[in-house]
Amino acid sequence: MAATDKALAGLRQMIASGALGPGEKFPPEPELCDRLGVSRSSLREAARSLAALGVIESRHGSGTYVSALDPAEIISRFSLSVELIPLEGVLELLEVRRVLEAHATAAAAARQDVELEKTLADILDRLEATTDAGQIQALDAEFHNLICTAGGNPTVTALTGVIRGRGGHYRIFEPGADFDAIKQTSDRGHRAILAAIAGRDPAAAATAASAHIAQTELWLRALRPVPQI
Amino acid sequence: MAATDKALAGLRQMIASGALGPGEKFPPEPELCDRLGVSRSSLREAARSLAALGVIESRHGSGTYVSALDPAEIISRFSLSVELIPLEGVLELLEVRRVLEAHATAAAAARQDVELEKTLADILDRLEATTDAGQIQALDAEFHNLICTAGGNPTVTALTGVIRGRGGHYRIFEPGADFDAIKQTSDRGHRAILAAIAGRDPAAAATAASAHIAQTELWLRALRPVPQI
DNA sequence: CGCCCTAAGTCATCTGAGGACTTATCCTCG
DNA sequence: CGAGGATAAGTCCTCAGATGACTTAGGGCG
Repeated sequence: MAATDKALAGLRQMIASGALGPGEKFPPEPELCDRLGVSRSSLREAARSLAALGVIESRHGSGTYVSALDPAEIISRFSLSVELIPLEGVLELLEVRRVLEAHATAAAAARQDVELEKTLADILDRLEATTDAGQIQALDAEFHNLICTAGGNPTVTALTGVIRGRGGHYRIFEPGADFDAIKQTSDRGHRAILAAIAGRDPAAAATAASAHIAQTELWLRALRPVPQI
Repeated sequence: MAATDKALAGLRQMIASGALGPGEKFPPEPELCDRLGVSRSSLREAARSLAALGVIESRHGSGTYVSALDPAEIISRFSLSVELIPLEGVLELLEVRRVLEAHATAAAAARQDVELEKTLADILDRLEATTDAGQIQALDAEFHNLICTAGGNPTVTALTGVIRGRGGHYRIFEPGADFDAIKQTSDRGHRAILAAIAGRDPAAAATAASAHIAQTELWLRALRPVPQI
């Protein structure tokens, strides 16, 4: 087997076998090199691979540690790659977001959290008052993120967050011919979601969330905007 | 900025800016080192990071290339990290699978594909006839994978596949006290899914798929089996 | 008792060298 | 003339050694 692959397999094995649990520290690099039978270069390249995937974490001057192995954290690592996916692929991803977020929004509606509803309403007030693309994106993210969090599954929140972040690189909300129409439709969509949550109607919440995101998909398909990263 | 991070940013930028598209080749390592102002070690570590995420691909003796940047391929890279997630996290992931697979199964039911239905029935015949854990796992994967593929969104297929692969490392189907009961329940669940698809009933298909995966979640919670990787 | 300083431990980076694999080219042979 | 293999150039892979940078713990000083 190639040296780097051997190192990679060895490191993974140490975690998979349970020898090292979340947060625990690996032996120093020279010792790992001896144990795995590879050079430091190869070991470090293998470690970088796992670090990129969020499995381990190297701290300069301190050591190399197993990460928390939390699904949400690991999924958030995907943003590095997801942000490079071209438009065609983003549309596939948006279907995933639509389905997951509809589910999470329904779960949020099933909760009876008055505080959440007030916070969401406040966000929408500010969102409707601004036309700044950056603020729109930030407030939109905050709105959806809060709802997903209320949905109760951090993995879903992370996954939808990564996908939303990718979509955000496309300039939908730029001053242009359709800006006002798009913004108003978006604002109405958000209000519909909030109304369903406030009405404790999970089915309506799922529908509203699904429709809202489907609308985004339509805009992306129609406008095919140029990404800015 | 740290050298490796600088190299990482530089490589990503070359893709994000559109200078290099899917399948295209990077300049040789020495030239990239000059251009990015880092040593070969740092450049290679950065490249390994991106390779782990499925963004680039190094071919020994040939060169380094931008990957296809296909969402399904990128997501399949996650199996390397997902397979190390402990049971607690797997349960969160299974909820994602449940929601997505219900969606895909409904979409598959909306199609009218007699050939698919015959293939699925054949798989279930073989699945019901075996008690070998490895075969059960393989046939189960084939069954669900075919349905997800018919659902039409490769990203969903890849994502559910990664999660299913993780769950498969837990020995649910091992000879034991509950083996027969579990196997029969699982077989009935598969038949219910197939019946809904054959009946072209998307709502029933979604329900059947959801119930089937929810059952798996219950078993994992109850049995808390020991993983084998 | 607290603060600073020191030293040991560890990861980060650079340099230079040789090996291994792929690919294209050219030459030989049929 | 075509096909096959030998050759050479291009490229990534691995190793080794040395130095720098950062973290942490412990001791000394005020």
